[in-house]
Amino acid sequence: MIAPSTTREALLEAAADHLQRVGWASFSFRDLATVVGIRAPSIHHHFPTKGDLGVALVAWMRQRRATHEANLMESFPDPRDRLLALGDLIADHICAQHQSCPIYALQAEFPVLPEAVQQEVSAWIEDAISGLTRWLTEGRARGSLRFPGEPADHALVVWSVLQQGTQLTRTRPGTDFRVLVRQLVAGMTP
Amino acid sequence: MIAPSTTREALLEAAADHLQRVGWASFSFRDLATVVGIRAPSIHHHFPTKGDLGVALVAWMRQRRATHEANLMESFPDPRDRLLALGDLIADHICAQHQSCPIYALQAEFPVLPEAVQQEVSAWIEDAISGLTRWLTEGRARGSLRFPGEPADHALVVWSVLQQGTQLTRTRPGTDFRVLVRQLVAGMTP
DNA sequence: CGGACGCTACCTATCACAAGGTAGGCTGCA
DNA sequence: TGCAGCCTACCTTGTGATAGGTAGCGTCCG
Repeated sequence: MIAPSTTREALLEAAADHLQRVGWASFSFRDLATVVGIRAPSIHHHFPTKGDLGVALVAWMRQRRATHEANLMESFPDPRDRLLALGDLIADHICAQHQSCPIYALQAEFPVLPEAVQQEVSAWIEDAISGLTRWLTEGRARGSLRFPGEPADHALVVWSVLQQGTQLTRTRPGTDFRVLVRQLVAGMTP
Repeated sequence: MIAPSTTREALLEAAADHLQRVGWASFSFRDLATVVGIRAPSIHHHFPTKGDLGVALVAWMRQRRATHEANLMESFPDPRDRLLALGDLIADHICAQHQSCPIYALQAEFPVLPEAVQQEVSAWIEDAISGLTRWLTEGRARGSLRFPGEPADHALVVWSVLQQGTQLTRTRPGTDFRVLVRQLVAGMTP
């Protein structure tokens, strides 16, 4: 929050990376320590418990997600273009390395997460879905997006595809995330 | 495959249950043993390694999925009704207990799974997606389903919503899986 | 000036525990 | 007799976490 320690950020980066690859339960402080270049117990200096690290990690990712959302809204006035651009962003950052959204892993292992981490994950999801809801509302008003029912309900559909789609690129070789997003958007084009 | 030992099936049931709740890495032979009522090392008699158990588990789930698909095709001649019925089936069997699809967890932890389990998981996914592709093809021919592009591409969209939707019911309290499926189908109604 | 003080960042050593897996023995049914 | 099914006892490895200590940096008072 205050002091942006380099080691601290390196630990968060490493944790995010491991989370995407092997999930929450399968990475240890030793794994992170090896990557960062310090000894495992030293991590406790930055994050007293693994739960504390988890909370900091998701809070950090919430911040980054908000930044990405703001950037996309500035660069793409039309919500339809914006959705496609988000698809490209995810394809480049996640699918290119055959990883998945870190939040995906945290959802799969939800009950084993410390309660504070669970709350932060739920908050991330709420952020993302309410962001998409605004995009859909705007797109319908502009006439560039068409879908039945309420924007809030359809946002769940859109979000589900984006979330599960990242996973498909690694469990189903040959799947193209961009094609998936375009198929989704095609179904919402007037 | 051959001898349907009661204990063996009880172990598979317990494994599926734990998988849905805590994921692959976070359940142990001891956990299963406690549920089934035998000692942990005795499990090795039925499944030499955890990987063997994983393979048997996913193979078993592939079989069950195929049975469910066959039942739905018999009971619901129209693919649109069939999709809604599948949604109800999932809502009753999974979301009601705030669990998620066992396959969801296996995807999230894909790289830590034994290779044989990975292959079986990929096969499960392929089964499901090709099944949905057939439904969509049939629905379009019958005129009860409308969607852009190829059935095989849109099947990925449908499958993603079903997969991620089960997760939403436990990470986002208040989410109704049936509403999500209806929103999805509404977008594919002529 | 200078040294006592306290801070951050890291170390080594060690803990208690749980993981998957193995060895070998008992029991009861075909 | 033979073997499937289960047991107890044990092994190795790896886990999150704690205790206690050290090096280096800045600060502030006498």
